[in-house]
Amino acid sequence: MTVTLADVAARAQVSPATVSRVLNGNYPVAASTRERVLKAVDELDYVLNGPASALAAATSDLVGILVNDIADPFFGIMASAIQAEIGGPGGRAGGERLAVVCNTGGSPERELTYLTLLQRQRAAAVVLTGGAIEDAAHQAAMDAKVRKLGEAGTRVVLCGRPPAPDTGAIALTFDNRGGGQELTEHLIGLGHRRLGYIAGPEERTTTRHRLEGHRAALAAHGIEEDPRWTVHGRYDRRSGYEATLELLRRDPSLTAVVAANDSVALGACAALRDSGLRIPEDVSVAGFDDLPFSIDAVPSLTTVRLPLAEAGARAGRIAMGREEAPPGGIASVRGELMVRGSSGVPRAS
Amino acid sequence: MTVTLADVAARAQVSPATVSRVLNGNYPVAASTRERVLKAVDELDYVLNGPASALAAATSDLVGILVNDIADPFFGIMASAIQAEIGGPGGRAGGERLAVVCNTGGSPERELTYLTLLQRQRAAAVVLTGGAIEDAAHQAAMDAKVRKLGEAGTRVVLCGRPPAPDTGAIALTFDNRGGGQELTEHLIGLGHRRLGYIAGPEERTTTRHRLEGHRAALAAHGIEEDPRWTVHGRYDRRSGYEATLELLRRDPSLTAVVAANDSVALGACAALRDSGLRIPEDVSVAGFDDLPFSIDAVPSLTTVRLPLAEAGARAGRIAMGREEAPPGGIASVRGELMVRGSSGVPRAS
DNA sequence: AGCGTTGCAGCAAGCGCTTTCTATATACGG
DNA sequence: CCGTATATAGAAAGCGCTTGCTGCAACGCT
Repeated sequence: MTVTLADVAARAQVSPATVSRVLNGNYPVAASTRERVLKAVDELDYVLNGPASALAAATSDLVGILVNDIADPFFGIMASAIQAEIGGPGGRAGGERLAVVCNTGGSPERELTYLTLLQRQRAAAVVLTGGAIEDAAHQAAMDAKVRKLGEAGTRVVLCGRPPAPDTGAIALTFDNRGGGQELTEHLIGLGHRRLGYIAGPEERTTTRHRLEGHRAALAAHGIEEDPRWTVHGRYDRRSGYEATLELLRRDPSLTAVVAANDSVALGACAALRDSGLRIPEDVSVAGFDDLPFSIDAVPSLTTVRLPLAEAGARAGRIAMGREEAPPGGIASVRGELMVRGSSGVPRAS
Repeated sequence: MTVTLADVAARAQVSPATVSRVLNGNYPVAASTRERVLKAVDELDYVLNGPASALAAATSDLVGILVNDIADPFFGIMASAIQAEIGGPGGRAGGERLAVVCNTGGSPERELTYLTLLQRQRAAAVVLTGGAIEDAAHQAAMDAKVRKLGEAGTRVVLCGRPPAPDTGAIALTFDNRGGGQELTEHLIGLGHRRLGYIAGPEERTTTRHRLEGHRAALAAHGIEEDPRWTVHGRYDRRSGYEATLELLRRDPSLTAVVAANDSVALGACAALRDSGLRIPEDVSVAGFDDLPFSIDAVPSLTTVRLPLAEAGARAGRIAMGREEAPPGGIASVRGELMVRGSSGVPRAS
């Protein structure tokens, strides 16, 4: 059998209670006793039984991080920052926590199931990252779950996700609308009047907000949008490639393509190049997020930098109760326009 | 208080044992009874207590995935594939498992601590991804942990990691040596004789194997390597940029730069461009891994494709006992040379 | 009719830990 | 010196679930 607390206690000639207290360090134990116990633990190579401990203490040291797509650096970067703050091992003092990231793959059911699993494990905290799915039923279900988690003592933090009112969850949202607007205004400022837009999946808050910002900019400058100028797709390169081809087919006179994110923008660049168009001389391209590879594109990508790591770190700290929640439980995180080589003045038409 | 099994039992007018059996579906229960129980579960919105269940059953539904850097798509892609197979929720039938990915950040201590945490949680399986750290003490500690996990019933699978003999762990290793050799041979075949090499961090198996492959190719063609041609760095773009500048400083006559991975190669491309050199006319560049963005580089990157997703999926299946382990518990996964625009014949010297 | 099967359900004993309460020993003030 | 704080250790009662075993009908066989 595996070594138990009792074995350690026997070896150290103390009661199990004392061993538990030494291990948790939440009760005075004489230095000499502590040493004896620690020695026994070491000698027996004892490893605490997590489930038993969680059961008895009615809390666990698990912290969940939900992401839509773990293969996407957008989420990878946030998850990494969150996890670093959760402490995981290697973090600083305090109870060691197992920060785990769960990949929902963008599926509503998975999202919910993971939340249940986390609830089942009596997670200490949960951080939900990325845009939410805009489906009334699903949102209601999510809100209910979140509320229940909160009631059970699990701290819930939303990072890069719109607030969920009345659920008690702290929200750190990205100002996707503002960023989208700023980006398109930059393009308009350069002289563009015919701008294609490659949006993300339809029922996502991120998609909608970025698109709204784009449209707000157009509206602010009296540019009437042609419905043909918007195409929806996934948040990946492939989708950007195809959507760009489609855009070009619909209206070859476009002088700029705004993409839902950097990966999509890269796909757009590839499609433009393959169509014999130069960037930015013939068509300007803009992305969103400013992921690490964006600067390496040729020409480098004009985009909106989102402070992914910073926001993640903050979310992690809040989840651990090491930083105060923002007033009202909601904070909006702004992006920063990064003007680079992929955007320029439009070609003479 | 939260709802417990007993509450459900009371409501369904059966014993707790019966409820447990309905939930686990591992014991015959009359259909009518089952329905009554399920109804009660639903009405009370009951969620199983994970720790209690794990304690009583002496196993948990946790599966750990250890990665070196979650923000790196190399790991993200593998993790994603593994997780998809583990089932997480959304997967197919069978007990639902919580697949969690743990980010070691490449730190030996974290790696060990996470393993302990997973052991503490009585994880059902653990998948270790990526290169191992070459430090005798650390390796011994890891091996001991892995062995212990195995003894405790946790299935351990190594994915893209060298085998750990006598630990009982199944290993799916990447043929980094072979891939590295093939890549360099391609360059030599094009006529290159002065090749710079940007290696990864010193004490990593992946770094060493790729470098060994490179050197084997040089040796096979009677090319004597100048020690100045090798620079070590991290596995990121920045490091590739700096290393390339250093390489150029040491020997401007180099006609090719082989990078430890694609990110590094991208950095190398940037450095070359910034130095006024054309790719591949002046200097050829090659990467490793074939991450999604590699094809988007301009020119697109010659590299060695590693079947990250496939290997991950297989590792996941093995971890779940849904696929047989390879004979001897070890399988080598080969990479595939992808010749693209970044490599060409060397310039006339 | 008698009796071994079979199919379902319940009993109850833990799983290994935490924690409240109690006990003992030492220290302190008067 | 004694009564009472003050440390420190132990006893024991669970935490909520699983599961081996027992119980009891209904069933089929000879």
